[in-house]
Amino acid sequence: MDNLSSKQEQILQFICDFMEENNYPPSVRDIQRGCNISSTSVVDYNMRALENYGYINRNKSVARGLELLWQKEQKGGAEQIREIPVLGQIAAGIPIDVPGSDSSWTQQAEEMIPVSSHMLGKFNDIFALRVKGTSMIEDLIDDGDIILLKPAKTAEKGQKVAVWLKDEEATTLKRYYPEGEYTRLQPANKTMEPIVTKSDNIEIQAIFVGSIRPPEE
Amino acid sequence: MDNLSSKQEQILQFICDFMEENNYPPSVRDIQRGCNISSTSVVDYNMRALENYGYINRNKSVARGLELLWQKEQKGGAEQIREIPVLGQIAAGIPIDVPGSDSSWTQQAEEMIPVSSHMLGKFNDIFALRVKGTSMIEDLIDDGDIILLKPAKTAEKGQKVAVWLKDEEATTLKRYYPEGEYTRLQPANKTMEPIVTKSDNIEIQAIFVGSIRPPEE
DNA sequence: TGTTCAATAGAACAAACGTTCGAGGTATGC
DNA sequence: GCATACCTCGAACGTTTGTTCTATTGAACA
Repeated sequence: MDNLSSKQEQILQFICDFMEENNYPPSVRDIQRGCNISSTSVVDYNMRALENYGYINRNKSVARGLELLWQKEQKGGAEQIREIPVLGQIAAGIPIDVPGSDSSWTQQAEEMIPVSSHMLGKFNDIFALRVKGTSMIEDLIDDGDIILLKPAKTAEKGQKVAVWLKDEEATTLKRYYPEGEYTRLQPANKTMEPIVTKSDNIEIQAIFVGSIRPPEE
Repeated sequence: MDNLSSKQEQILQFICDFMEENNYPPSVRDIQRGCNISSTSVVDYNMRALENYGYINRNKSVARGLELLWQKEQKGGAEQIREIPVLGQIAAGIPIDVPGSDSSWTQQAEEMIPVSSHMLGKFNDIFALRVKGTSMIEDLIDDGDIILLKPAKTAEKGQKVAVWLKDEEATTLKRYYPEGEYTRLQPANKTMEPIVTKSDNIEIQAIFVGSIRPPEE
């Protein structure tokens, strides 16, 4: 796929530079001048090739109807920056619906935080919550921290999970210890007692995968 | 500055939507159709107003030579993404030079992590280090965490600082307790003893401002 | 030598496009 | 009433622009 002639590469580079500078795509004749090409048809010829290779998108007979597709690839590449929605708070008893595969849940987000791809690993449906309270302090999760969560229906024993308590109609972040008929939700804070409730009263919503602590002061 | 007619606001919104969808600016006639305006001259009239108010930039007689200026404000505004260099490790005894106002220290970075501006606050010279060891575990800083630091020469009592130990030729992250001739560097870990050394043996390099924890698994 | 094929050249066309112009419309103030 | 300012309308002009057409070049190949 990298069989681009030097001219095609030059054109691609020029389009990129031009758009960065002008915020609108170059015309065929802009490219002609910018790359010292003698004829517009040569530009058209090479643009056609770039289009076939999938580097650009051309909206026929629309002036400057040009789209750079590799930018999208770049955004999907290694040094990716992903916008993660902060959907609300947790452990303060406020009910929070967890995003499913459905609907436009990003609209519910109170804010979006950019996170580098290496924070996300292989997951691609991470969301975030702001922690309220210190019940997980011994697991290094403090009040005000932002935690990253992966949606899940089940969890391993001992994992930190966001669970929905049906009767209480609240979501909380705790360590998960299923013990047959009852399930123990263990805070990581010696001053707090675990929550023990019937196993069918809880609904695992997400598993903790990482945290971000806003700066002090 | 907000004295835009509903038509002008509609046009501005349409331009924004159009660019988001097509990645190139709309033509006058695109706007005309999109906003149900009867004449191109009406579009021109209102665009002229938008240009005067500073909302857009028009490159005369260039097809779709249109620029949204408020986007630039947005890019430089609240929801900015900044690339922070991770310069190395700390608390493992490895000497680390802290970036000064000089030189191109970003080249030393082993990687760059994107951080949203709300993590940085007012600071603009933040850098990052990867924590090695658990000496600050009680301050919720674990092995492997990435911490954000602000370069500084002095610190308040009790602050978490990265200090350079001249004799030992090592950098370490500890709480800072100046006590006259001697200075105590207190780990946040009961199993570890504080470092007490002569005050002129230490050199404060940076103050802790926040942390980021990579995901588990 | 002839053929083929990718690339180039220059000209030309039709559509798209920014802009202008004159005329009209509709308020507000006098 | 008149004047003024603001906006709208439709048409037109001249340029920009995407695209096409034909001819040419030069290298590769048989």
